Amino acid sequence: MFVVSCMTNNDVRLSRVFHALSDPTRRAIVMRLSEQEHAVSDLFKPMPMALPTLLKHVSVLEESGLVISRKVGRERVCELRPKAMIETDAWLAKQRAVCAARLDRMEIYALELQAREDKHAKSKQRK
Amino acid sequence: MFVVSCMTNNDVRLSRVFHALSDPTRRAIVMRLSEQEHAVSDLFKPMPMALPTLLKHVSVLEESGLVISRKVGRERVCELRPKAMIETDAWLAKQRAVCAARLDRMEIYALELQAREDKHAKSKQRK
DNA sequence: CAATGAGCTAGCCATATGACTAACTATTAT
DNA sequence: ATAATAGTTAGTCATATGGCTAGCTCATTG
Repeated sequence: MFVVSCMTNNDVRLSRVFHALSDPTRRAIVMRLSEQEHAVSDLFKPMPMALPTLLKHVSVLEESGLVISRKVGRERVCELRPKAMIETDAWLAKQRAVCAARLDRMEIYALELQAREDKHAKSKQRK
Repeated sequence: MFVVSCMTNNDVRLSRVFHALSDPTRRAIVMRLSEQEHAVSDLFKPMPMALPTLLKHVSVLEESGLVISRKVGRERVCELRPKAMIETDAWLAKQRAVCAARLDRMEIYALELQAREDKHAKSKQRK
């Protein structure tokens, strides 16, 4: 993932979140955490990879802001931060809104064209 | 981005879309295309990079399904495919929904605890 | 206190990614 | 026909990413 000096903070956050979600292992972690919080060892159990690999995935998720964790005794408990997902969703929603508005306008334009054609057809009929 | 044999098609699509959106240049392209379709040279104009670099970004967007393009004369016109964004949004929305349901249950649980404490307090008062 | 469990760190490796230049093809304008 | 425009392909490069092993620390259990 890319972080360049000219990027706004928001841009960097979005890049991090989308990058975090681009990996199936990390999405699986997010899915489990959306149900309930889990210790690292708990997340690790079903995963077909070495612990340090999973730990890196968890830290990518933390850096993205999607997950926060706290130390409880010798365990590290991970928890989802829904706010980060909501913010990301907002970006997608906005693009869709702009797009939808344009498509609506196109539909309206198409209807106008249609109406004009109908008018012509009627005037021909009248002849 | 990762594609492994055991991944479902849906998983692969999600990975591709999230990966595509993890780059600020590609998000900028998506934002422009959400307003209206554009030729490659048009997308290229404001970008501080070489043409082949931009072309690669466009092809990543195409492979993700977010964008489709067609050749018109010597130009290539790119257009957004909102369906892909909607499907991606659905994944995010689902995780949020599961999460929100759980948080609601927690809130209800907290309220129940509160209610029980209040009851105790009242019984103490009565004594 | 020794042994086990849970996690962290460092360092290695193969592959993927984003960016570039140079050279090429196909349309369109003069 | 020639020049200019719009894209395309091939090849190089530095860095990032996802994966691993080995060895470490720190809390808990026997």
